[in-house]
Amino acid sequence: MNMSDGRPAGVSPVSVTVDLVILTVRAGRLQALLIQRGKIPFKGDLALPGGYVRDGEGLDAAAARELFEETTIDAAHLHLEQLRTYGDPDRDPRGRVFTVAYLALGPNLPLPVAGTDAAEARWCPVDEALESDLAFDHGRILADGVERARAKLEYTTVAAAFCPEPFTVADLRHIYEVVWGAKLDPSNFHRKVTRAQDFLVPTGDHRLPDLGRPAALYRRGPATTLTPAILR
Amino acid sequence: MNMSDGRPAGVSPVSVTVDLVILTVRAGRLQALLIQRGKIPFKGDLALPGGYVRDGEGLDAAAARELFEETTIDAAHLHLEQLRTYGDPDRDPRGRVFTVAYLALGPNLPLPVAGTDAAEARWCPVDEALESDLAFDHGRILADGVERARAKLEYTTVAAAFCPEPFTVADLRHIYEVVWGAKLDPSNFHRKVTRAQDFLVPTGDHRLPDLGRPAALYRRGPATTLTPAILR
DNA sequence: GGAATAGTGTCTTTTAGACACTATTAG
DNA sequence: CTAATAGTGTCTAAAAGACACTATTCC
Repeated sequence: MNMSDGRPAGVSPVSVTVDLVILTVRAGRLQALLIQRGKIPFKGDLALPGGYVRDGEGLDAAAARELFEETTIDAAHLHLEQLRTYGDPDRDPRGRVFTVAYLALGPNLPLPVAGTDAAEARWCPVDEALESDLAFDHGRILADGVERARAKLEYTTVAAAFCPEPFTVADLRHIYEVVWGAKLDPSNFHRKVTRAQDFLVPTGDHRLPDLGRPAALYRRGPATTLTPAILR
Repeated sequence: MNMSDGRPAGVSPVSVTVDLVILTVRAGRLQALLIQRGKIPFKGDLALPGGYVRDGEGLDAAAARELFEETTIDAAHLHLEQLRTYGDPDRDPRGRVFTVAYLALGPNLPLPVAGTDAAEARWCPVDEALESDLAFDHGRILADGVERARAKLEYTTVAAAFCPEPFTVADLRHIYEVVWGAKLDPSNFHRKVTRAQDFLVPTGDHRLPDLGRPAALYRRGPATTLTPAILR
């Protein structure tokens, strides 16, 4: 017994949403953008921003639209990639909802404005968020996003997506240190990132710190992979 | 204007399927399991095996079920991981269908039997499959799966999933050589894989080749990551 | 000058890669 | 013996990590 669009018996229509793990480094900590839900289910709880994929809209487009609605930031200005899809039957009490999670990494972003579904949006340190109970299975999604970000710092150049341009080698090192939660040797780090081909493009300018020698300024280069990798 | 399950206007119910990129090494080539479609759309074309996610069924469970239906192989016996989700609005002419692709890697599997939707199933070398026109966007999904497999050989132990146990170091090396399409130095490869912690567990037995010194036999160890990595 | 940060050099250890060499089998 | 494959040893180059040392700034 088939329906007009070819679904067999035992297969009902479902909903698909896109949820965003938006990470940045603020105040020396890795932080995620979370919203406080304005309606049931989980009303008042913290959750990842997101929403339904609209008719005729692709997944990447839906992620970029939600990102803009929650942060007023154009997706072209930061790193956006698909993370994973979550579809446990009981993950949403309203019905069968599949969520395609996206990971967004960007520099310290302007404080977000309330979006369509967002009663309130705020930055929250990920270690605190992971200890609290997020709505739905968003705790697991956030954990998966953080782990993906940590892993990608090793063998890609995405760390630079966290830095507002232009940035110094020390800025970049602070990103690694905060995301990995570990101190790195400044000398060796400097050698590695400046020798990696097409990772950093010098602007020629320098920035004066409060104290110490001026640091050379860089922009993101065209490389996406990092060879040799910087291992944790 | 909301419906009973919370979908706003402009968001219609959709379908979600699971499609499988099932890879093995046969006859010295990397091969994928493809089906010849028995009904429209794309009737007669080659496609990835897959089907609808059923009511109350999780994604991993749907992937394992489809795998068994197409190959009669229990998912517990091979490597199965989520690959990526595809949701372009026009990827299926029947309507809005999101496909969660899974990647399955296993030893030379028994020839598959025709499944529910499969008029005919067959192993096909991936280089040939990628040159032909697969149904839907399955060419891109297959390419993504192959690239994921190639990348994972570097820093994980999944290559052993391709080998029927017990296996020799040369068996494992052949997997790398076929998947990467490159010759590897037998001496250096031997040192790397036998020194990697918990990658290979010796059985104590040996296997006699047609000609040459007997080779030690191994089973898969508990390690999932490979340190140090074996780079392409 | 002292304190602090940027950046370079140097030394040791680890790993990759090339390849010589030994070990064990069949014929 | 030879042929072929398994496995070890050795050498060189590259890279990691520790850390000494120099450079440039503010105070």
